[in-house]
Amino acid sequence: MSLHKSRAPYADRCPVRDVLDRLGDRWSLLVLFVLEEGGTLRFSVLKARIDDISQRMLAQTLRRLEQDGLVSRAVHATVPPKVEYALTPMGFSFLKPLRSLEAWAVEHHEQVRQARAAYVAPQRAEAL
Amino acid sequence: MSLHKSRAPYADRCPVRDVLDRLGDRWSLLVLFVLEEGGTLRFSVLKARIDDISQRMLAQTLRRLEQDGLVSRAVHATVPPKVEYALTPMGFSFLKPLRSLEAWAVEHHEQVRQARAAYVAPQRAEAL
DNA sequence: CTGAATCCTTACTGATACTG
DNA sequence: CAGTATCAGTAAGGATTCAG
Repeated sequence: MSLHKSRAPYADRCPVRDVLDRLGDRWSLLVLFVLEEGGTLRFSVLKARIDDISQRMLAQTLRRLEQDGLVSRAVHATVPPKVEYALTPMGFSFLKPLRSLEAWAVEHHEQVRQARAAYVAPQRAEAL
Repeated sequence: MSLHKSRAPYADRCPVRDVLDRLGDRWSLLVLFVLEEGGTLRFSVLKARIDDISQRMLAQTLRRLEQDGLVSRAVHATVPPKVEYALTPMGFSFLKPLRSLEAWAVEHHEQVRQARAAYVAPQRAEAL
């Protein structure tokens, strides 16, 4: 997920990669979830709901989501300024596959946790 | 997703986060895809197929996938050593939601690309 | 062949301070 | 309120070298 800027040739032009390069970072999914739950939200509200995100990361994340067309940004020329964020139709449509992923995660979470707990570092190849 | 080690309180105990923290990195999905396509593969074959992955990252990725129970590792005590990797049943099951994500990505890839191309940096709040 | 260990470079992230 | 700019710490990724 997080993923880094440089992409590998193998991964190039892979839509899944392209998506995860953007949405697989630390905050994007969180923002999408919060926006789905909250509807249209102001910057400060988003900041308060996620609470441990920095101003910088929230702004950066929103910019990217907006740039990709998943989130809309509406500026109201008032004093004080008021900027509202919401999911676009494409943003909503993305939640569907995300739910599929979530379902798998919930379903297999315990199994994964157990696998991790039971895991022992492998022996060298010749030790067996 | 590359996602980073430290997780935020908000994200804690979120299965989706937990999954993406592991699988959202730069190589995990690639390895899963290659293993799905190739069946049981040796380390060197995986290395050759992905070709631009470093030895270090491949080993690390395989370790984590094995640890999470998505990939199995079979060591053959031969000379030279031979280690074979394959998807576990859970590994296969994960491909299903992954397909869902892939379908979305393929379907909306062009739309996202256009959104990016059309994007112009927003004005300051008061400029509007 | 299949890794592990080390070093080094790069990129992400958060804190802080500042602007419209 | 809603950001941007700068700075510094940390973590990820690659190259190289060595080992079982």
